[in-house]
Amino acid sequence: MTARDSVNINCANCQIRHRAVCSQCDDAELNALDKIKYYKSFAAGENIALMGDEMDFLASVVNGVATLSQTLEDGRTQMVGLLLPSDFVGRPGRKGVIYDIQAKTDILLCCFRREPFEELMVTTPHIVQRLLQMTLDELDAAREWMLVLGRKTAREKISSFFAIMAQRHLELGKLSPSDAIEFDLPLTREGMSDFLGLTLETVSRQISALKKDGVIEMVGKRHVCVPNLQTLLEEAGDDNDGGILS
Amino acid sequence: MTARDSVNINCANCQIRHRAVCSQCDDAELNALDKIKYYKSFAAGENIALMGDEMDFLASVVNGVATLSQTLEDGRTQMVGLLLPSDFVGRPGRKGVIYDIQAKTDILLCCFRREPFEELMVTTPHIVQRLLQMTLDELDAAREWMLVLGRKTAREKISSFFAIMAQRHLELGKLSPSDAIEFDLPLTREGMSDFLGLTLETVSRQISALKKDGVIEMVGKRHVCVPNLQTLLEEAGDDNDGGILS
DNA sequence: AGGTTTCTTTGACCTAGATCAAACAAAGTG
DNA sequence: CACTTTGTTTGATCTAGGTCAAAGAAACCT
Repeated sequence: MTARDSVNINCANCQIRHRAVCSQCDDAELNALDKIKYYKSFAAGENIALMGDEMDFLASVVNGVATLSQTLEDGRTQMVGLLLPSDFVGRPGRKGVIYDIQAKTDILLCCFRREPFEELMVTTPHIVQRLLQMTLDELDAAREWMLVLGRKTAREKISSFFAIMAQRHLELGKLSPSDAIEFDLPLTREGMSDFLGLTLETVSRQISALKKDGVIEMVGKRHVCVPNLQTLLEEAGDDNDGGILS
Repeated sequence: MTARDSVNINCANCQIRHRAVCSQCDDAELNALDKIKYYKSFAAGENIALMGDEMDFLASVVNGVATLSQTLEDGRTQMVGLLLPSDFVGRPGRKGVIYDIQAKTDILLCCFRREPFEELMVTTPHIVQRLLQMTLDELDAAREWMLVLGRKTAREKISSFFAIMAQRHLELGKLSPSDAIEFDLPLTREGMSDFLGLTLETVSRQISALKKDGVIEMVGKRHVCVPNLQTLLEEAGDDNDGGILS
């Protein structure tokens, strides 16, 4: 992934054109964005930015997965965001980074230079409006996650995480909801434990239990098959179809 | 509080004029808002809206405290937001309410009729821009809270909550950070337990413990005195000065 | 003033998940 | 191909916080 820093994607062909921060822009606005954008890639495991850094760009995730996390002095860490394709990275109006941002897979970012982007936010209402929508969605997702962290059991937490992954996959992949859903986990057991407020041992044990009970099937350690989404949602504690994360 | 539904506050004298969604508006914009606003009050304990309701207004909290919470079928509930003066209530672009919104004290809302407010969001950049800022702040607060819920011990959770209350009070009350800080808890023990992902018994026990250890003093069951904010922040696990909630 | 109701505290006990420990599996390295 | 390194599973034990229970304490009736 290191030799890729000179990619240039035409917005018209971009995979995330209709979901990202630019999705409501007209041609002229897109053109303005195009002038201040550049692409940057990071390898799996690489830090995109650490708490306390200054970030001189804002970005959209084009492909790959990154995480936001916070760590206490004694090393306890909690993941607070999962960044998937089309998600926005960085906070307009604040250079200082307050979370660790780490690539979990190889990842490609469509970066906007901060200064001109923040100017565009003043002059281009479609960008602020879309950013507001996206931020409101993230806030809903964060709140959904607070319920998971505060009140769900370990088994429900794992099921909730798998349900989110499955639903994300559904949305993008256009399967009918009754089909079996398959996807790869973007996180290690430890990554999941940081996300779920558990230990990695508990994550492992609960995955084994869900497997034994036929709620999920595993191929290797990363590939998951969900034969019946409804069953999984019931295990997650809320069989509402919602709960989209990040 | 029932006879108050005809209050009308002049924006110029409004306590939240410089913190709320209207804070960046010029006179003309303020005027436009003024035309579509009305005041509405709720008594402590009253529901402002329940999950599934349609809300035909958006609002700013003028004074008082309200909460957002989610409940699982079996009754487990998690608070996901604490609404204090100047905070915004409701989601632009979506009538359907997805949390229970409840007044915890008598509360006064400055309500904007939804339709014209959403039109103003298109025509009045200062409103969208401010709303974006506020939403980003709420997202940061929610993420801070995810760390509390996912990784902190019961004692640290209580301390974190008290620290937030103390800091909110500091901001508004303009004391020097070295003074003792006093405030009233806006929530019952059960309310705090819903906020913190604990049981009310654990909340009670940990408050007793913090009291015994001299971290806090209590006058009655609701009034708290924090003799030394730094000590409290250390108990909260992160002695960073940040962590402002909501 | 006695009687509800609501909130809080404290005690005794229990359990879900953490911690500690060991073995296994897969992938990369020299 | 032996040899780390990194991730995963499973077992044995421990403990923080949950659950169940009962008794104060305050506010609110009537």
